[in-house]
Amino acid sequence: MDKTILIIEDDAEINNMLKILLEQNGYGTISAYSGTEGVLVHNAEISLILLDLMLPGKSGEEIIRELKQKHNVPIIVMSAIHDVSKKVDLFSLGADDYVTKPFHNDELLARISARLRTNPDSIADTIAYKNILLNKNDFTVSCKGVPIELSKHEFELLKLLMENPARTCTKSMIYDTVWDYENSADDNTLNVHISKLRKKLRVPDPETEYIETVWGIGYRLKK
Amino acid sequence: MDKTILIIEDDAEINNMLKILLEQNGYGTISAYSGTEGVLVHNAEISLILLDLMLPGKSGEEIIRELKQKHNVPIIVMSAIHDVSKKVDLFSLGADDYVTKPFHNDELLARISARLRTNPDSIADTIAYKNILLNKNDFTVSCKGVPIELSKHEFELLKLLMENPARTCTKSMIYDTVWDYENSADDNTLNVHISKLRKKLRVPDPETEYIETVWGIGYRLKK
DNA sequence: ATCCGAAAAATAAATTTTTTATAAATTCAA
DNA sequence: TTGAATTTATAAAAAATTTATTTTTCGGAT
Repeated sequence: MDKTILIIEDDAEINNMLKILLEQNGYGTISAYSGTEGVLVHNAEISLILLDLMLPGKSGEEIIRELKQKHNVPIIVMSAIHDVSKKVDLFSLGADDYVTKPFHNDELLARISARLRTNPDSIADTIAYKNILLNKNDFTVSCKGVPIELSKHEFELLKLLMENPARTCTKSMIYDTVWDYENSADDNTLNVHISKLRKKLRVPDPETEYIETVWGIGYRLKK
Repeated sequence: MDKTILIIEDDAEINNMLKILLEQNGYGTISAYSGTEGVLVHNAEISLILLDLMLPGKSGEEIIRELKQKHNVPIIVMSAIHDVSKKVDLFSLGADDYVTKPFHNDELLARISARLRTNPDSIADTIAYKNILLNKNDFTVSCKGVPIELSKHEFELLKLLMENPARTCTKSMIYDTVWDYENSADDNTLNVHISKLRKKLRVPDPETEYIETVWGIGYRLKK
């Protein structure tokens, strides 16, 4: 039971980028490349609309009105406009939220899921570090908005590090917490898990080095 | 040594309730009743900020930015459940954690101590000598605020010296403690390590000579 | 049986430690 | 005071250790 999102965006490249992002995150998508096309395509299957404000043809205000009239679902407006007064107008017309371009993927995703969400608590159990969001409650991790699949041990390991930012986690501390036993001196298990974790974090974010090695001691998050 | 928490909350009753809760748990507190007042009051004594999101005056985003700019300490945002869509924005601005109202006292305290790592030891485990700070717990050393990367043996060596300021550490004492074995008379290992240590300490602080040679005996920190 | 994650093993890479060599400083005796 | 002996300082090398990564193996879950 996928939620379907209607993307109304005239720039084909951005439209496609959004499509990929949303589909990677488990949403269905329908693309429209003008406001009028968007209104035409809009149907009962659609749970939320992403609307680019700078469209050729009809004004944003009018499109919102027509969309809302057809099926009243949450509309998130994407806009480069910083003008506050315009925001108020759009809100009063029924736009439910805003993102200003350029936006981070994870911001957009959070706003979408906030609008669609049934239980709004879950984000409260989220801890953040740089571009990583880790939710202790549902064991999900994302980096730059891209979901990351971690095994149980990898998750616990990252959680331990993120709960102790700036502090060095000694190897024995890590083994105690994540593995519940003391490691034998020549154990390579931790190295392997750190390696995998780094590899997975590199996929969405090759620039940032998150985990720092403290030689002979353990690991810590890089400042 | 108490940690002081700045409470920024416009509701006087809640503010006072938080004040009592925190003081009962060993924290010092300072109360502010608006974002602007909070920014004004914020100073170097404060270790953590509790920020209510629904403030009159400036927006939460702006206040976080200004607070972080003044002194970068952890900020925990308290917000009502319906502000959920704003959360990612706040994360990206530097809010470090969230609690949604209403929250349990225990939850709040847990988040505070997690952010402070108020491990009472962590401060006690830091020893100082002149411009050097050495933290036994997380194996970090800094000089004049500049972090210094030390290898394990270098760290142990400096720790031994700093734990015995004024006293001369004999070579055999050093070998016993740092290397766990007696040295042979013609061993140059210790000299090399002392040399490296001095070299690394010279980088941030070329003026000061920290380690003194006691001819034929060992080393000690210079008075 | 097959798939998947964890552990083990093997190998490669990086870092630290020790050794070696040489220079510099200190001591002490003549 | 001088010079030989001793001790320390430093740099550069070789050796040892630790960590990183890939591949293989193992064992449980489906």
